Amino acid sequence: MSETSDNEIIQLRRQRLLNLQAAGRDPFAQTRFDRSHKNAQIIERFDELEGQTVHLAGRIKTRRGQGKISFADLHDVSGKIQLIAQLDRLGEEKLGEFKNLEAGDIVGASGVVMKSRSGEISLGLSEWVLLATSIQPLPDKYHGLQDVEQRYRQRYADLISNEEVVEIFRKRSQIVREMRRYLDEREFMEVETPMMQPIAGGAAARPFVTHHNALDMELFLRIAPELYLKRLVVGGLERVYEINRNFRNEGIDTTHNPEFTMMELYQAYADYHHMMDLTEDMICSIAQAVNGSTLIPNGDREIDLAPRWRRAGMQELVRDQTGQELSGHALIEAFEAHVETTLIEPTFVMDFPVENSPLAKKKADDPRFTYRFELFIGGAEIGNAFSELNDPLDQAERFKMQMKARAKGDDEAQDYDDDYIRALQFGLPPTGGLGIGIDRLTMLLTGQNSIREVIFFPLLKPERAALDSSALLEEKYDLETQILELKWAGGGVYQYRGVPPEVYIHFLQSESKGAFANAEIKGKFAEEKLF
RNA sequence: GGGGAUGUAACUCAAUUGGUUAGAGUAUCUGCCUUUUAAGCAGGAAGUUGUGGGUUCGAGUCCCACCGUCCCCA
Repeated sequence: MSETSDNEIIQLRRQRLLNLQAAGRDPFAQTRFDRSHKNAQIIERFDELEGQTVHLAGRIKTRRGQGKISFADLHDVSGKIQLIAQLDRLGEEKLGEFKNLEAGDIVGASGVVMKSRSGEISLGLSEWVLLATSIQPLPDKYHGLQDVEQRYRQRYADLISNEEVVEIFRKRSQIVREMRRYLDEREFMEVETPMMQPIAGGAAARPFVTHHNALDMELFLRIAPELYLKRLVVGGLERVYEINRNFRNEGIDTTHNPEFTMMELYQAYADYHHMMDLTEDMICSIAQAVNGSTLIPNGDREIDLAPRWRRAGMQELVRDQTGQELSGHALIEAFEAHVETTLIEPTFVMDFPVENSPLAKKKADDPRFTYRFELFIGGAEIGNAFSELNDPLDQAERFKMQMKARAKGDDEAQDYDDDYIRALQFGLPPTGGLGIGIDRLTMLLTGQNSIREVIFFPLLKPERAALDSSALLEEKYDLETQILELKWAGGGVYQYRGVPPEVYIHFLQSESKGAFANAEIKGKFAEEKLF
């Protein structure tokens, strides 16, 4: 945003700041402010604090003027308190200065704890200091910031003006805290494993690729921590967990962001039945801690997370829904197509086909299936777990199967990981593993239906592209093939076949190439979008 | 990948199915007001209707392309 495009409000506020600085009263010269209380404490401990002088700090969000008395709401992280500025107490000059404060300014305020005539606990202002001025005007004080795109791009403005958004992120933080506490109490050790991996294993997904200059090697941002965590269990750390980011180079929608947060845990000497018990108990206890209830809203109804959750085989669920007795890839496809979204009440879907579970142990009584489950709540996948495959010979075979799938074009198939096989050759005890998507769990427990509502800064296209979207950046023409290639500022690259040289010459001579391309080339020649 | 919706002042929204100079509230500016709390009253300023084309006597509205965002489906 250039300075010349700033509106009147911004120009006035910038000028106000320049004036303050010129007068030797630069708010940004302040380095600290010593608060005596937070706003909420004044409300909670009013009886004890009434009449005392306190020092508070925060952002002024609204002001209500009156000739000789003026009110403002000061918000800090704990809540809001009303400031009262009146002529009697401050004198004319300082009252005037108070009225020059803008909604959005950050101030340190000193005064006496009191009640207004209408009974609201307030601060009778005696002194204040500007700690930062706001140059941008605040969004609508009543409706807040509604524009979804702007809410995500300018999350700071969203958080300033929409308290319910702050609440969601507070809950997210609380969910993670409760999860850590739950696991710590059960002697799980929190660990950190590589986010940059030479082989992107542990899940079926396309990775982001990066490059390490000094080692001159390709690295992948991890799609899962799984194989590293199990190496630690081999090493004797019987219970480990990690809460951190995974990265998957795939599409973006209401349940997918390219980077997302996953909790993975591994417990030696446990199987996937233990993992079901743990999952159920942990999620219930988190729901209780965060919401004070196991009931969560879902559309126009409620889901009760209270135990005990349904446990059903994938094959059985598909049979119930479609009447078909399937296995292998057909079973998975039928499950995804017909069953997933019907699983509203918490359901452990057990026994996945071996084909898409290369890290899970085969069932003893039917090796076409594995000891694996996924947890579905509200029609969405929340977790994934198995009795871990710990037979190095079988694991090597599974990796080979994956390599074959990859050779056939499955670009989500996993790579062969030699070192992981070597680790298993040292002996991995029977182990249960579990992954829970923190973003999805947060969506569930806060009643949000888009993952972008629970991630502070979800990935969006950069906004600069919108500035000059229709400008033509570059063109390439091949006289022999008569192919014209156009690259637009917005990022699109198009190829047109059979464009005669005369047309290309007219194009070059035209006043606006973009306009000419729109009028005389688009739709008149065979078009192919390259990017 | 396919489909639908949407983009108007800094913010929240209008604009009679294509018709005069694009309106209102908030915020801002100028006055008035010593208990307001979405404060109130009076007045003022503020717009390249996402971008570029097209159709038309006339386009915020219809058509095409591009850009962004949201939703649904695969």
